[in-house]
Amino acid sequence: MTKNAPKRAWGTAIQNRDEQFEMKRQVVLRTAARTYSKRGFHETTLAEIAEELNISKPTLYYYFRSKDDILFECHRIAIEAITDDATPLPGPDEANGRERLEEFLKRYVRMVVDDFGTCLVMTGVSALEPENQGTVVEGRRRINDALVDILEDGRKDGTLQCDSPKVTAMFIFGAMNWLPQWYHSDGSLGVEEVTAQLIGFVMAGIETSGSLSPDS
Amino acid sequence: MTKNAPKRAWGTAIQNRDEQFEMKRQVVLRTAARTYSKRGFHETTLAEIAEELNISKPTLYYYFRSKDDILFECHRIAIEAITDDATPLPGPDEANGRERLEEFLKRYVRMVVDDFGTCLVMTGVSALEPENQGTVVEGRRRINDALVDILEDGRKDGTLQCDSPKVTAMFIFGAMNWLPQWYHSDGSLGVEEVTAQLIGFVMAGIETSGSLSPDS
DNA sequence: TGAATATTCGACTCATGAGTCGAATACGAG
DNA sequence: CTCGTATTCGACTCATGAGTCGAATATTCA
Repeated sequence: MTKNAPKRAWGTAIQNRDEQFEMKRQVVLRTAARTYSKRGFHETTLAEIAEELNISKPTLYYYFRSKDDILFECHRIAIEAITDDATPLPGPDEANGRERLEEFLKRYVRMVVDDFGTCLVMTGVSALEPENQGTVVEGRRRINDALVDILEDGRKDGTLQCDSPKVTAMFIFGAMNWLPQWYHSDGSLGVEEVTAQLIGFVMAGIETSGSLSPDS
Repeated sequence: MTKNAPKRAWGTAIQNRDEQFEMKRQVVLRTAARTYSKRGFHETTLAEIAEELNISKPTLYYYFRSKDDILFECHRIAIEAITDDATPLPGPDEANGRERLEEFLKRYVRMVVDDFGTCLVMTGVSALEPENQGTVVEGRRRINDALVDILEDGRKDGTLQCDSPKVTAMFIFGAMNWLPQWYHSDGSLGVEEVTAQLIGFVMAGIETSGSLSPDS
């Protein structure tokens, strides 16, 4: 129908122009994400990023439109990582609330511990230009809604217990979004362990009574 | 010993110069804290803050040394609010771990919901100049240690249960520090309610088994 | 090989916003 | 009232860092 397969010499090991272009873009993004996270968006200059890569500042502009554009891409990648993963989250008919919650947490932690996810939660949304801000906020909202849905479903099917899914979701996101502030993958604690502990913490808090009656 | 009491006309209702000076400083700080939190530190210009107060930019410099200085003061106030409160946190001999944890959470939430506390947790530490950064980080560390201590003591006296106080503390701080991101005191949910829910959530997660064994 | 195109960079421009200066004005004490 | 000091601000300076331009240089393909 369309073009026939590339069929190139040297197999796939040696990249062609387009692939190199894409690779370089990715490298810039990762470097930027890491630096933005570590030093803060505004504290990072494009000159620094360029220097770290041993290229010049104008070269960055060959691959991206602007500094904000780079940040936006980082956020977009992070959001996409959960929003439309190759393997979508199990639906209400495939697993119960508890199981779905656990799966969600696993994914979210994995995302948040990655360079782009870390960038997403560490550089606030306020650095982005207004138009992109909307997109990111929208993405975050979708993720938020997904968790709330899970909590509500879990309450219905009796596998989870919390009196306010919205508030509970916020607590959970808080705990998870704080992860990059203290967790460093090179430390003694592995991602698996942290995830397990977080899940344990959340599950324990959510399987028994989820609230105290306010005493005033 | 020293000077005799002021004994001024009009009582305390009308302020003298020094008091006015101090008041104006406070007003600037609050306004700045709110704006820094809402729009981000770097997105906020001193001109804006001045305009909001119907004063001029140079006037701000009559009260503060620099933009960072203002931010630093906000952080300092927030940290002081818990660190050395008039009524110090109960010690291990006055209350058990569980009770102390509850008290700690109440205070922390109260702090974090206030303008300065919100500013502390929303504007990262990276905006501050390096020297002040140290002070703030140190303050945060003290607060962190306080919670870890409580968790450890609670484990010893059997009123709390978590297998890693450090990690657990991080989860808790995460949940609390996220509060300003979604909680608005003018909404339908009161501070008391949120605090109660948070306490309930944390307590539930911490009184029963605090972890799952990692399955891989 | 050489023309066309993709990639890179040195050397700029330029807007922004923090911070300063010196002059004006308000205020309190004698 | 008048002097000295506290307070305020209009009109600057100035460093910084994002973003641009046009000229090299590299690469591909015929």
